[in-house]
Amino acid sequence: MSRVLVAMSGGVDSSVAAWLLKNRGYEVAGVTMQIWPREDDDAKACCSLSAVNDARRVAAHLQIPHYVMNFRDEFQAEVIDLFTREYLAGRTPNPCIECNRRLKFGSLLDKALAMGFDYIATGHYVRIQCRNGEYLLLTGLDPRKDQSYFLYTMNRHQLAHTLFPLGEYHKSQVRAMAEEAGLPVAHKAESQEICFISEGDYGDFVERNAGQVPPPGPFRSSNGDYLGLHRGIHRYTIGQRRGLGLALGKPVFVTRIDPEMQEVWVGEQRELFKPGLIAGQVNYISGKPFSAPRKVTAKIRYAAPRVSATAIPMKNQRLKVVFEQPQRAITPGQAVVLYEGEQVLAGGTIAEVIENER
RNA sequence: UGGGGUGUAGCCAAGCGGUAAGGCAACGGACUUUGACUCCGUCAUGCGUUGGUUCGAAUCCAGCCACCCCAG
Repeated sequence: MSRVLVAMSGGVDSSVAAWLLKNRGYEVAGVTMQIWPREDDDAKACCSLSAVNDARRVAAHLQIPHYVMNFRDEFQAEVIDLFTREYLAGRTPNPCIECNRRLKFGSLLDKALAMGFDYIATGHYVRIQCRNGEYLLLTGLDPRKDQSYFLYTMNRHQLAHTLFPLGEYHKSQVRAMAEEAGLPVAHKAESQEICFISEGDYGDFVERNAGQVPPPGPFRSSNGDYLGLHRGIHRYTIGQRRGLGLALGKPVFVTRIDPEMQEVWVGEQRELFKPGLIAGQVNYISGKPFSAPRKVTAKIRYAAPRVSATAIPMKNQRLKVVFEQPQRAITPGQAVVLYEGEQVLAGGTIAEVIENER
């Protein structure tokens, strides 16, 4: 009988994942990763004390062992510090992707294997398929919940030792199963927003974690005019409208962040549409880089539809992606994930925005 | 202190005697396992100020105040 360690956040999804695996005959244990040092987290934070307690209650209900593992130092070093550095550098990081890459499918998987487990499992809405000895990462069947975007960093080794039991279900079905299983968390709300920031805004968080307050600097219009003072480049992201405090009669959006000059450029909506991007740190699920340009569909943010594009391999793990239609607010630091049909092919971090078609 | 002009919410602005449009910003919420976007909602018992005319005034009249422009 295969042994599975399920990462349990105390939420509905991972709880149902554990329940499903137990019903399928796996020998299941649950683990809750402690990642955030504060003891007074409110219930909203995904790894707060109450999350640990919820997970423990679910494990007890399912009659499976439950462990709590301390990942605080690692989370700080691999996720939070990176998050902070990126913002200070004028980019917009995606901490969930790093957490998956470094912690869940990094350290946690290593520990699980060392403890004699065959697999780890999570409540992500994605599927893994094994065809001809090759592991494929597929989108979740529920198009509204598909979370493959967050998992493009996975490699064959990780895929071979991971189970995603929710990938074939829709959220409504998962809710129903939670009900059926009598899980104590069946009616818990969806988790949302950055899990380690439970109060205040993320700009304050960056300042606190960095131990410094980045200086204000100029807002500039498309033709370079000074429009006012911003509150530090870490508080802005490409495409942002709210929070600028600029009353220009027309809504304006952040079009560019210049870390050298500490400038934030703003312009009209239409100025946000760009033809392509260059991604770095590209990971190919198959392990084999593209050898030639390839037609794909691509996602430049989690909550966006996949759009047609051509991916052109470059040197140094880089990839150029040119979209069929210009895309709005392509943002350095965010991820671009490439698909073919329901299959995740690759993904990388957006390093540069291509300004003009050639 | 001669002439002219303007004063409506944080910004812009409609209104021209009948009981304060709209945009931007801000704030709140929805959406969302990242940041954004988007959507919904809220936002002047009050129209520089003091009087007057009128059934009724941001709208008409007068004084005062402030700012702007042209002449000095």
